[in-house]
Amino acid sequence: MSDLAEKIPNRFEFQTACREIYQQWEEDGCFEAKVNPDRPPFTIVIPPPNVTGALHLGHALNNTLQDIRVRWHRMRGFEALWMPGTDHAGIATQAVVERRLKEVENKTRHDLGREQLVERIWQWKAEYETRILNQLRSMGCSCDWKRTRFTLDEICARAVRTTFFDLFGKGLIFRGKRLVNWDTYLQTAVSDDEVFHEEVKGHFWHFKYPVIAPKAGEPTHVTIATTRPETMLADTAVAVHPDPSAALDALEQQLKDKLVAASAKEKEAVQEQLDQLATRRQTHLPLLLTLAEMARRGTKLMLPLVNREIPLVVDRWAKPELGSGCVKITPAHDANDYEVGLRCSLPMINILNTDGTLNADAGKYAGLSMKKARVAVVEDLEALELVVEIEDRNIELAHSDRSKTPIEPFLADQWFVKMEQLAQNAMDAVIDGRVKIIPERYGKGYLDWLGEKRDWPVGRQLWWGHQIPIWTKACDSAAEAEAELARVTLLPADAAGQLTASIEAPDIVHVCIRDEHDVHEAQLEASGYVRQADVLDTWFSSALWPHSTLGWPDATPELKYFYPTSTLITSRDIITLWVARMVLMGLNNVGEVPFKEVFIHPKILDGYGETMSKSKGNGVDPIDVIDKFGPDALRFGLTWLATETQDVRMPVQFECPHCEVAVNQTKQNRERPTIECPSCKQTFSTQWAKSPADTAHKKGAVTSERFEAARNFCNKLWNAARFVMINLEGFAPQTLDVQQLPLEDRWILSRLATTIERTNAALDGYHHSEAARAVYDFAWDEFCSYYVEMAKPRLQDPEYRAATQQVLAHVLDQLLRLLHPMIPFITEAIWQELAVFGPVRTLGGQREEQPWLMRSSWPEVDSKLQDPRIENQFAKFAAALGALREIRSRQNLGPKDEVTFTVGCDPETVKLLEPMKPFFSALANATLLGLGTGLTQPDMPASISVEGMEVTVDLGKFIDVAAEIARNEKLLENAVKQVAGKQAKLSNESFVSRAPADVVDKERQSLNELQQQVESLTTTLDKLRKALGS
RNA sequence: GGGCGAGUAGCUCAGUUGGUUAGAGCGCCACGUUUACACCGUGGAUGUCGGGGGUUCGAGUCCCUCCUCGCCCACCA
Repeated sequence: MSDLAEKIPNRFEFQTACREIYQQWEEDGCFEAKVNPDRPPFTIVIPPPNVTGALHLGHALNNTLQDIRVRWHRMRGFEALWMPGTDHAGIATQAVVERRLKEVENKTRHDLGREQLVERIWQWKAEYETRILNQLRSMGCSCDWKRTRFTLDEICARAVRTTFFDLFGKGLIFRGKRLVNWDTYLQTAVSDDEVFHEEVKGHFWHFKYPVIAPKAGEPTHVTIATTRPETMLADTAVAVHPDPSAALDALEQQLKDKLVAASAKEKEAVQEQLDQLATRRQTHLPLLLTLAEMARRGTKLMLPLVNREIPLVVDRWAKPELGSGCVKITPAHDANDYEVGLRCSLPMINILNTDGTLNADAGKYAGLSMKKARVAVVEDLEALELVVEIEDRNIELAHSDRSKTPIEPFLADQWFVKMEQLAQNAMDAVIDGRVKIIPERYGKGYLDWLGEKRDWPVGRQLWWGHQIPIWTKACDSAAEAEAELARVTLLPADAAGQLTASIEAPDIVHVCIRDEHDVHEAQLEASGYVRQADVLDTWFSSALWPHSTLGWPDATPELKYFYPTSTLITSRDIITLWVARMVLMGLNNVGEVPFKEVFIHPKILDGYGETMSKSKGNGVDPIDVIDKFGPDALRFGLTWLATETQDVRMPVQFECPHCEVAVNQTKQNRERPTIECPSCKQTFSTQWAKSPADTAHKKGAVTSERFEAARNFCNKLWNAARFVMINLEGFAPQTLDVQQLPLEDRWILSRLATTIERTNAALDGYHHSEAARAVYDFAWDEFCSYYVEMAKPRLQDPEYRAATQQVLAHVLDQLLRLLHPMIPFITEAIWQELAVFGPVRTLGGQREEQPWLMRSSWPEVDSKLQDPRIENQFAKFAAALGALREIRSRQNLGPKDEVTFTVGCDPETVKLLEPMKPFFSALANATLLGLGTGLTQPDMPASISVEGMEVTVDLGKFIDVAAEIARNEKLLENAVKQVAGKQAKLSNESFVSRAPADVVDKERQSLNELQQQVESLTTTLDKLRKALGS
């Protein structure tokens, strides 16, 4: 044996090797992509990770898939660019830094001021950007690092300003008063997408408002109900339905329709609703009719506590079937009431300060928090005996996703992007197939969302982000504003296309400046303009990512060559927020879609089916997985698990740092700061450890056993390579004529060609998991389990040694290439070792002198090597071998116990199996004595029927006769049953006449085999029984 | 309330246009260190394909229906 056996360890030492390999790739420029007209481009822009925190397993999957596609295309001869970068993630990042500031220094952002806070966030960004990029490097991502961008860097900033200026000039950016979700903690508006609902315990208060001058017979009070009593201070009306009777009729009809279609279980509930409705007609309708009449007459109510006269109005928003049938209207603090306010021309009174306290419009409650005001309002109303009833009730309360504090609906000035046309263009791109979404079903959500064409609120009252490039001046009159507009547009900047202005009716002038330009900005500010303090929604800059990173607005060679990008790989939760906006911005700015395909991959869930997150404690840091299993295992494991239809469910374990035992993570222990190892009884800490006592314990990594299979596979590959190299001594490349090779060589070459074909097809269709499985099966079940085993005796035979070496080396070489996109490190490491033996791709293909596997070429499918006859032959051989092994196993024969056997089969199979004789002896220590029909059975037979072959081992002295009889009886019983089944099927006239001929034929053949099986089992049993008797 | 998806072995998942006896990995059981690999090898056991109905010669696969779970969107005075 070669001394290589001692030199090459029997495990891949990934801890040290991967770092080195990666560094060498990088130093050698392997990741860099250049404009190269000789090659087709392939481009992926990374979904820029938020600098909020470190990457988790979801990112690991996302980036693994990108790297697979990039490496695959690079090997296929594309100029492959993977554009890396990170996202400033406006609200999210400012929120974590502010939270941290509060925790550590007990300061708010106002204590620091804008400049200092932003400075702090830049520090945070630097720290996490480094960490994130290092995580990507550790995973092996082949990004072109020299192009790394950040959504807040100068290049992106220029793209943002150019875009904003352009949209402003087209009249697509405007300011308006809108009800926004106000985060009183962060003091900013947040979009609907940044709001989550959580059920909290609350109350449902019923109040009554006095009617001013009711006529005789009319009610003196109107009852309303609310879950937020303090907002009554901002009420500007009470509404009642204009035609409560008709509304109830309509509802009743609706319920009746539903009752007809309802399932038994639903019926009960629907019927109950109908009953309630009937009751309500009695109890509430007369009053509501009166109230509607009063409203039309212009009746006023007295709003208690603030003593403001408010109208009773009619509006369809008031649902006669709910509550009292009347509803208080607070246009400035409720989205629906806002709509009512617009319809009924009601005043809108905002009682909130930006910090969540009440303002002067709240009268004597000014200065109180909403919470305190609520108590005070209820107390005061009780004192006035205006409280009718208080119910306990669970309320779905909107919370800010960023600060986790309750949202207050709030009327504020907001900047919007008009979506009508932009959205339509983005929809068209998907409808006509310029952008293909894979899997297709995700296209629906995209289209539905864009189809609403809701204007996009783009302003955020934050300090971290791209500040809106608008300078505003409030004039004293409309005329003055006109004059100001005329004056501004005469500025030299405007002549240079640097400036554009508009009037917000009636008297406010907005000026937008194209590029950052101190002189223009100073000029404006000197003449009384003030820059908008708001920054842009973070998605505004990410929407430009595919073209801004390539240098837009300049017509750079990169933009021309690499844009539109080839594919975008992301997860489904940002299809609307990000993907849709990239499409519309790409179309607006460049005039072309940003990518041709979008692939949506599954999400990674924990063992309970919950999304992983740091706040739950079930998050997994890819680095922990890499430390334990290696980057290749991380990548292969994720690729293997991420299948088409389901999210990846991944049970998670802590690893005890003392004894390395895996401790299952449960919903309980994942929230604890320390855990006692059930095995070694020592304590280790978790991510929650804060106190010195807790952090004193070693930290337990969080990983998942799901990666073991992938780690094992890498090891298998490593050792197969080790075997090949150990046996490559004296290897001298020569040109082989495949047709002259023995069948096992042609078999493995045929299987290889088929595997390449399957892998290509799978990757083409984004079936990454299928690709992984195809290569895995080939490598393990065919190359290792058969070819390598068969090579062992041949390597000892001088006649075959050279050819065997060559085929081994060739197949290994091709396998490494196929696996490289998925497991780049170990394949590169093996490739480098293999290079010692010179170029090994010698089966007639051109030689390739590449120093790096990652830069070498992707295997070609050589269809001349595909030979179904040989594959069939091998299948027969494998089946017979399996039968032999089964008999050996059940008779408890040791590997050294040699046996003889026969195979009863048709002449065709004889031809197939004849050349395989030596391998039965190599792989099952069994000598083939007879092959064909009419063989004499030994006295002590053990038989198995498989694929039309009767494999019979002469057990001689080895046999446990009783066990064998029992076994055969069971088999016979089964076979007889199946014969009956087949016979029934074949005697079914309709089957025979209606099923396709080949299916019927197959059944006949199958029956035939089964009958033979029954026959031979009977013979065998006879013999065994006789032997037992004697 | 609307939409999408899932339910197949103890666990995590495959299962192409309907067609022999439904597969893989892990786990489990038995045996085993024979020329790479115990992160290994060989063999074995384990399934009412969520329930019910239908179409069909034939259904895990197509249709209807019910149940359970997950996600997204909307709404809740």
